[in-house]
Amino acid sequence: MNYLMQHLNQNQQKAAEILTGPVLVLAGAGSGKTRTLTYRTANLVRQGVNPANILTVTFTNKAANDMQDKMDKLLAKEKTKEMWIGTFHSICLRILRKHIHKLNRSEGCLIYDTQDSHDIIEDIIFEFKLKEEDYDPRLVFNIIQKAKMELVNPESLTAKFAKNDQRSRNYYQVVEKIFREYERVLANNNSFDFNDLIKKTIELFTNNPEILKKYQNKFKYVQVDEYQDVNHSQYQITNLLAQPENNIFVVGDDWQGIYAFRGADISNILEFERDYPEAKIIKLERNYRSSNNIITVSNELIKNNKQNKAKLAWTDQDNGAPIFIAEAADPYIEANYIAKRIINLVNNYGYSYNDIAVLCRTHYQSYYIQRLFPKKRIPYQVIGGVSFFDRQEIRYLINYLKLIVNPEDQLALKRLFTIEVDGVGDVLLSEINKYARQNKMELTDVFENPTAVRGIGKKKGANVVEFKRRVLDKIYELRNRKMSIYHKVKELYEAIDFENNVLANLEDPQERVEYVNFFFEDLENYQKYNPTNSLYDYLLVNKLIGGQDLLEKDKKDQVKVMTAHAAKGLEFPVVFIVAAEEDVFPHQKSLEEQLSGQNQFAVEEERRLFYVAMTRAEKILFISFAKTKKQNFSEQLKQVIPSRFLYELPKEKLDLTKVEKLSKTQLRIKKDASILDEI
DNA sequence: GTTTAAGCCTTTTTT
DNA sequence: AGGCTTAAAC
Repeated sequence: MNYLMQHLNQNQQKAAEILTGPVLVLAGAGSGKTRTLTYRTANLVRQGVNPANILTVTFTNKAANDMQDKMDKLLAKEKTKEMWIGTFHSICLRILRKHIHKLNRSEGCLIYDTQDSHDIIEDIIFEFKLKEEDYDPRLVFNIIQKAKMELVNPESLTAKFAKNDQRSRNYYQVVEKIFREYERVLANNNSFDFNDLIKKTIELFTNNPEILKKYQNKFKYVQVDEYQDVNHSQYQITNLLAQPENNIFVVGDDWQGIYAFRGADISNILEFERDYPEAKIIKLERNYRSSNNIITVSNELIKNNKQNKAKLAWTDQDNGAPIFIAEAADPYIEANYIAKRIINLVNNYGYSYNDIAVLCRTHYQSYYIQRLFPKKRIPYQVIGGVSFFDRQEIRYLINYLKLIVNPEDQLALKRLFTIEVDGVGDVLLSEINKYARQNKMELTDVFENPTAVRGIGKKKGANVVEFKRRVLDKIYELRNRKMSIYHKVKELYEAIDFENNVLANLEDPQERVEYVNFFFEDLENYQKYNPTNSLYDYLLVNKLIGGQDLLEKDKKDQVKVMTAHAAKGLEFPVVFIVAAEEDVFPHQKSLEEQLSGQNQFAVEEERRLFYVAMTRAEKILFISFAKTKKQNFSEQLKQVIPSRFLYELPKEKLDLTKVEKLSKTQLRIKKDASILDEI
């Protein structure tokens, strides 16, 4: 037998040994999905497939890196580096960069994130003199993003999305205009948004069959992990690339589909056989991760969903500890209870902080934890939330860098302008733009003589000229200088005196200086490990970095605090799920969506999310909720209803306790079978 | 009277 | 940290 296969169980082997044709591996949490995918890839190479012919799509960059590392151990490194492993976004970006001139873009083309896109849409609505009450930028943004994910162009937006009444048609016709303008602005600013990375790659392929053919020829073997969370455009690109031989190997778990809000469609996995009637289906049902109790209980929960493919999940592990469910009198007591349990696990049961994760439905729910843990001297790291690169001062600084790389980026220019020039906001900026357009001038020329613009007097005018000299001229100068990334950014930073001109005006400047120093450290590191890469490469890469990637960077002994979404694909010996309450988990929005008929499966998705959270645990699972919370706008307390999901768990596997405050430092934790009695 | 800056309240999930 | 209201500035 092939020695690689000794590391797999019977069904995993079966999957890993099918080298050609369409294959669906339907696999439960902790059943060795990624392991099977990795060994299958190694097997392909051992059977003589050229690694350069293999494309593997993972859900996060972290998963891609993990897999690359594993490959390097299984195979010789010179073989593995020819393989393409990455997220849909990073892989499409890699393709787009090679053909950028075919896409109405040029070198220096950067990626706009959600906030950038949102700002542009707001500007358009303002320029079109539409009322924000009638055209909520958030809603318009969602429609446009949804259209892009479903590969709908502006011209067919109304036909595809509008209902049959006149009001709806009128609304969508306006959105269509905004969409068109949005696309024009993106092209004009030489930028793509997130969804463009996928959509434009598909356009590249459909408009240039010879290019598509080249990639189909290259990627003779296409593999996709976490297939349940693939959206329509990603599904399309997978199918396109797999043709004509359809060596397509997808791995996923319909029970864990949690990204419908991002366009993911679990029917892709449920109906794989419809797309590929000759597909082989293999189920991995044996769980290696969790104790028997955790599996039994989470199975009972997920059974309540109708949208399920038949699948089992079993293990030969011991029952282990029961699932601990705790009712706390309020959120502070809940946090105290968690802290107490953590300290006990670390001091008396041999766990380290690193083994423990606290999972919540929304970032906001970690607020109480973040206030308490420092006091209890529990080291912790928040994953996701406001990530490092999203911090205000870092975003500000990156705007300067974007403008060095991409002179077309009017959004970056606009932001610099409002950051740096005192007394100028949206209205004056719009005047400046209008003036430039009417006189067919470049913005930078208007900045030379700004008092010609209506609304800009002597004082503001002087500010504008000073800004042009000090900042813009420096940026233009640096654009053409050949020097290391680190030195380029450092020179800019000092020349414009970022510290005194920008940081000093923000809250907590001292803290922000520290973060900027981290940024320089990161930059220096990047340069060290990627000596040939440019500032452009750096800006692109840090756009696609997600929450989990920061786990890689420091493997300190800290409790990890994150949302259930961010925990996808991870595992921890001990897991705490907090705020298991109606309106939080399941989230209020999902209940509304379900009630209004907008999305009849909204609560099912919340249940899958709860399932994902539970199945991250290997040995011990704690779930808690607070009995009372502060009512909005007042000090009044409101009664909280425990999550419906708790009532769906088999009682005999649960350990129910009630937590109350005895004194300032003392908690009373008492068994109480009645906490889930009333609904 | 128009624009900007400052202050208070609530927070879905993300590449 | 963003969104909305109100105070200050031009």
